[in-house]
Amino acid sequence: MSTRPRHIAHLDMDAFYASVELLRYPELRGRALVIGAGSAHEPVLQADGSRRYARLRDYTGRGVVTTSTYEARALGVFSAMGLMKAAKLAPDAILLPTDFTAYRHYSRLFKAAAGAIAPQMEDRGIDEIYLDLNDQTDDIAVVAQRIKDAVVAATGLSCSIGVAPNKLLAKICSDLEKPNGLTILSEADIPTRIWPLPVKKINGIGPKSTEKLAALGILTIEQLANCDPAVLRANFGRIYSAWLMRVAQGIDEREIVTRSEPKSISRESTLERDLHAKLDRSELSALFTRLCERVADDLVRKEYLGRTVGIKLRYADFSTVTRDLTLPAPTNDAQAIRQAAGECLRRVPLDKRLRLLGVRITSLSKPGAVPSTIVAQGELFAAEQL
DNA sequence: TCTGGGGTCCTAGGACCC
DNA sequence: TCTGGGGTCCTAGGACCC
Repeated sequence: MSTRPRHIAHLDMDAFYASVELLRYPELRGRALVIGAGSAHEPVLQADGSRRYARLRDYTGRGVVTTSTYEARALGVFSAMGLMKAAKLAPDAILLPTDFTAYRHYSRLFKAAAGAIAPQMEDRGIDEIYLDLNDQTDDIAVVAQRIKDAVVAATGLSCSIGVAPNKLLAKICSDLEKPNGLTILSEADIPTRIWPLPVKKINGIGPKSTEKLAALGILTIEQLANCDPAVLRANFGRIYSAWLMRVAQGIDEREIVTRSEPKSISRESTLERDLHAKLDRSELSALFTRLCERVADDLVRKEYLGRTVGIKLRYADFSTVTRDLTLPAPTNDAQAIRQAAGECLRRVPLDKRLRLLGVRITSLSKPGAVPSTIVAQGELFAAEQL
């Protein structure tokens, strides 16, 4: 019988990429700042030693906002918004290119600092972790504050922490008092602090489900908790409706997952302008080859082999198709991947203009590891010998 | 002014095997 | 001769997350 987790923390860095940039360019503190797109708008060091920064109004292209500071958010600029649209809202905001090398560096620093205090850690991407605090002997608020202090000491960056009886509630909780928040929530707080929130605050209820729920008159988590199960079931199916009812009650039994293996590796690229498969054939083919090479490089660097090669095309109308092909044996070879991707490409309609090309590899294994199917056959063979 | 790039998980149908 | 399950693999698409 497993003991139920009682103190799970979710730690979320505050405006992470933007905050890392502010460590580098402290004079931008307090300004509306937007991070996004490529290196074309690198700050320029001027003769007098000052830096000239790109303004959002000068941007042209297809990039999106990756992160914005709270000052930019006040102007309506949020993550995933097109930069051209953001420029309409905040033309004077400063635009900086993304620098993932720097963000990964600070990511490692904050995770090491938090992990030194609470080693049972689940990685949830570059700027988030879950921590299991059940083994902590000190008062939970003291422990959470200690983690926040350790993160600041290691990085100079602030974070928000939510502590709750499970991952679902901890995740909601870390967002309640952002930035620099520390929120501790017990089962008894659910009706007052969780139920008034909109359903989309639940991790796993995205735009589509939010819209479907709204059409049923369900806007808040409380309305979800009190709605007719039969109505949910008719609209969302048995499995998903059961999950919706559980999360509305704040029920979540998931454990902290401290280690995991990657399932896929992919590279994709949005074209600067839409290209035609036939007319721009050589350009597309070259890009395709480059994507395959990058996937192969990733496989080699991370020491994986992959067996299923897939492609992704997005047309000018934003519709997307995928095709994949499973090879007889796993590979990390760029040419083998390119050839398989070429096979996939032949099964796709190429009469419309393209805006994105992607290559992916799945069914990953470690070189030298015996594939499970062979093991199974070996066992069968051994059994036949008996 | 349309909407990045890297992932995970789920569903569902058909093939194929037992 | 017909019927019928279960299980796994392959493929395609979609929702969702950071």
